[in-house]
Amino acid sequence: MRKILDVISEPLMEAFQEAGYDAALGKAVLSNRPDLCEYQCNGSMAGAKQYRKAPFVIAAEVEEKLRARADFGDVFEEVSVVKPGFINIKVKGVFVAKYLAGMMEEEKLGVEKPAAPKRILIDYGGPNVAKPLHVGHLRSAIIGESLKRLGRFVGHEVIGDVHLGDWGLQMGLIITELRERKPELPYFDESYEGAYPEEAPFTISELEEIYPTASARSKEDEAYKERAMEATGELQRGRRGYQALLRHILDVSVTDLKRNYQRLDVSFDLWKGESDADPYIPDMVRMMREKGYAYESDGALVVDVKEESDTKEIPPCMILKSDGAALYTTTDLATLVWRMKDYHPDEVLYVVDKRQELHFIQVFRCARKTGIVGEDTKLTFLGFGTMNGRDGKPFKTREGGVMRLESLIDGINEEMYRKIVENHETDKEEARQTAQVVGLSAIKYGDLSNQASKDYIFDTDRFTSFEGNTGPYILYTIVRIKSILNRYKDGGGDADACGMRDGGAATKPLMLELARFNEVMENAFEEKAPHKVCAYIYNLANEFNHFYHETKILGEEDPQKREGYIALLVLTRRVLESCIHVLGFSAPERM
RNA sequence: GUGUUCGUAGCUCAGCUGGAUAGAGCAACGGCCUUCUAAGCCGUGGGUCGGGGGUUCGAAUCCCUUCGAGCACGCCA
Repeated sequence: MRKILDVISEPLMEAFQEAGYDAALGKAVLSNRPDLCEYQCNGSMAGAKQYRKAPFVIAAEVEEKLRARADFGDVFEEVSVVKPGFINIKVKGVFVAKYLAGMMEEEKLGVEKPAAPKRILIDYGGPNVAKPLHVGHLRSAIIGESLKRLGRFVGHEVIGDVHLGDWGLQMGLIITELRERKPELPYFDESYEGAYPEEAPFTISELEEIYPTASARSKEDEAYKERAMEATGELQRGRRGYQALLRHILDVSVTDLKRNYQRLDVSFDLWKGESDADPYIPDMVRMMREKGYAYESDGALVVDVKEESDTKEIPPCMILKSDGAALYTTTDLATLVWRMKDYHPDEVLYVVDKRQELHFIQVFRCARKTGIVGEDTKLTFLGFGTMNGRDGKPFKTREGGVMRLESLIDGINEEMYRKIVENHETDKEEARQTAQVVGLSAIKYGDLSNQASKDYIFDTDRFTSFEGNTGPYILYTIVRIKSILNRYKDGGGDADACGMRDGGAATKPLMLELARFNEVMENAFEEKAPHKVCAYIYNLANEFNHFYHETKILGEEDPQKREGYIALLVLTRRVLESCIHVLGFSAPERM
């Protein structure tokens, strides 16, 4: 379905053309002066110079042509030309009602499938195995999940890949520490040829303790670190026992990670990791050498990636360390090898901490230069900012440590539960469940309502306060609508059978806001900006609550009018629910 | 040092592909519950858009400069 702005722009653009001006000038935009008009067209000012005419004159000519149109009255309620040359527009209520009726008939509420849907692979999450998720992982999960859903909603094929950190020194450290503790395990016996046990020799909580211990020790004990690096090398060279251990570590970790991500309502299509890229490294390196891209520099193997237009010298991309080992650039490149081979994506989108931007610039350039990624595949880096505490510094526990994601979620849910019980007398079990649903909205909306690229302050009190621009406020609005619709149903009404109609001044702002839906969604995806969806539903919720207070809905005597209101509620609810689904949370029945 | 991002109300943030009077929320103050959930609604006060130049009919928005903050800068990921 066409965007309402396009429908309004069409006659305007034709009017510009008829009057002898560039049609493109006739594009209508949302009014920035809602007290004066609903839409406006600023084209006559933009065209003033080009046509050497006063903007006001151009606008007047256009207005005349516009008024002469047969369809003028179908769309426009009021058109006026003011001051320098604004064309101010109000549209007919019936026109908007018809537009909304069209939306209601479509599953995606007017969002059209793109002419050429793209296959997009999103790399987000990025947890490390053997390490618990902490708040640093929150943003990637929330933003990535939202973009995945948004991309799907607007009609693309989107594949989410968690891209586990399961390679490199951290694995060597775990293996080494495990060997210290349980040297008798068969994994460490090189002469062992039998099958290894199916059960992992550790639990997730042991694993979560082993890694930090090993990491700390490696910083003090040089010999220990050497052994860990050696173990890393052996693992990468394919030592059987270590490979088996890696599989155990992965199994145990992934099970735990899935559980944690599920609490966030975040899911991945692929559970690939850095280790999956390893088999592609030798061929990739050979190719880079043979084609002459890679050369030795200070003992390391590098590929130049600087370009003429750089304002700063971009250091070469390091492919192999001087000891011959792979590093994260290597695995990121090799990961692109299999992603291209297995999925041929039109775009690969990385939702990663913005501090890694330089690294990805290098990887992207290297991938292009060496032909790993062709011209028709877009590589996008979406860097997100740091989640800070109220002091403006990176979020920490009260003791100054790294906060586990679980603790953060538990804390929010607990706070939410307390408030729900405080506000209403409810069944304890129901209150617990509601607290989880509302708590998730608080966390996710709190994050997504900020621009991804900026740092933001995670303020538990503010996010759980239920007031103002928060997830809970949005949910509250939905719950209100559900409540009215339920009452209507209880009274024998069929909400889905109600037809949209012009409800006059009381409904106009809400209707105009609803009509923006397809435009907002497509634009939010285009710009990879979930915060625009947040801003939109906040406006929409405000308009609904305003309407709600002005209007008796179920108490409306005129049945036709009442049905029109109900239809409006049905659509508002569908739009809000579509949006929160895209943001990654849902609404409870009551709260 | 070089590069980069940012600086908007007391606080947290929108607005930035140039348009009319710079918007929200929180906090402060004042109203609105015998009526569909008051987790709501309505209103009041609060601003040299860091400073200075420039481009333009018009700049928070674009360019330059300056001050301040964050971040990154070949063998960690």
